[in-house]
Amino acid sequence: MGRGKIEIKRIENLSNRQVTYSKRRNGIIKKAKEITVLCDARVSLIIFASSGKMHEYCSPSTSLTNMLDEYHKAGKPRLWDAKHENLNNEIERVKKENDNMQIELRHLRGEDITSLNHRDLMALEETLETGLASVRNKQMEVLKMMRRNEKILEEENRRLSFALQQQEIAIENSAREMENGYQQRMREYNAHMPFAFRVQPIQPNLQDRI
Amino acid sequence: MGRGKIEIKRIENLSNRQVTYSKRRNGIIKKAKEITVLCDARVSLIIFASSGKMHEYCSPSTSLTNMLDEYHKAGKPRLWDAKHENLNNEIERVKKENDNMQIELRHLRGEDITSLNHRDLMALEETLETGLASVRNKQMEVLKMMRRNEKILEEENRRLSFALQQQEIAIENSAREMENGYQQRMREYNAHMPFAFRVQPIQPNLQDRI
DNA sequence: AACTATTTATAAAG
DNA sequence: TCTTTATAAATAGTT
Repeated sequence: MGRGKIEIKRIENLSNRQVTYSKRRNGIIKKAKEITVLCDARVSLIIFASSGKMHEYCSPSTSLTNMLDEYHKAGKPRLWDAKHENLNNEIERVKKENDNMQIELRHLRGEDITSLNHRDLMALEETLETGLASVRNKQMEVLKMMRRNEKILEEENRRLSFALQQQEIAIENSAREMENGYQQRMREYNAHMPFAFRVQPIQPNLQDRI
Repeated sequence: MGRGKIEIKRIENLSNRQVTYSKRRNGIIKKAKEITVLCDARVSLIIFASSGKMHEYCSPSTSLTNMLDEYHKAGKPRLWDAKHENLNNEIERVKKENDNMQIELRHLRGEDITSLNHRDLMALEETLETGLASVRNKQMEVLKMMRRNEKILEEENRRLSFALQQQEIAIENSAREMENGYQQRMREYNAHMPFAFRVQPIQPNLQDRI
């Protein structure tokens, strides 16, 4: 359908090929539109030029996603299941790992051990003993740390008490040199303020997590 | 392109519509093949008749999956990512569960407990003690069962030994009544056969898993 | 499904 | 790339 008949084989001349591509692509898309309207059909058409540029047509009554869903319903090889398969496998794998760990956890908690044989029980016992020993070890460490912290606190307390005492003495001394009215108010103020609130030391040496 | 021009609108007559559909569908597929060859293009064409019947064409150098991958690469809205998203979320969820269990397991084994505080360690210790107690309990049960099995075995052994003795006596008695030649051979046979192979008792009462 | 008059698509040229 | 135009191809209506 042109000035001359052409063989259906790759057009070697690049520019001819591009021109023909453009014309025929439009032709096909037009046909797709027509069959959509004339025959109530749904068409999905995706065309890639050798350059990689894409053109598509999809009947207005539907969408590509839709078409592909129906494609699957038509029993065709599941297109993206290969990808899904990987994800599903991954899920399976991880779930299995999960189950195994779940079982191990339950065993370590002393649950579901009815089905275990002597050897398994021995191993389990050893694991538990090791774990317990390790935890108790750590407990000891923590206790030591607590005691150390306690000591630091006591020391700090002593230091603060002493400083406070010194300060009070200093205040009283200088107060004696000031007029009575102000001193009286100052004394009253201190008398009503609980001891703990007068100084708030910060103790950066204390280790937390206790 | 026919005996008369037609308007591009739905063909109301069913059979005309079906015929036209069939003709034009073939036409489009032919065109798709031609542009594939002539212009080195890749075409994916999916057509659904209003009846639901599907026809497809895909350039031989590629596949629908492939085309759709490229469709995505062309920056088009991701078609099945919604589906993938779910699976990915599932994987994330299960992996997280996994990690938590992993941590718990390691703690129970006494590993990675440096970061635990006193309260955590106490709880861990209790869990381990409970588990250990349960496992040791089970061990006791198993030992009891082993002892029971041992007893059954010993008894069975005694019984078998006795039966064997009786049998041998019986054989010797009857042997005396038979001619010398055969008896001689019989005695030699038994003399060369190890004791254990002569009788093979079955002990269905024994409990396994030991 | 085959035929064929006619329309439509398009190859080559401008 | 667009238009033109001669011709090939597609197909609507018919048998």
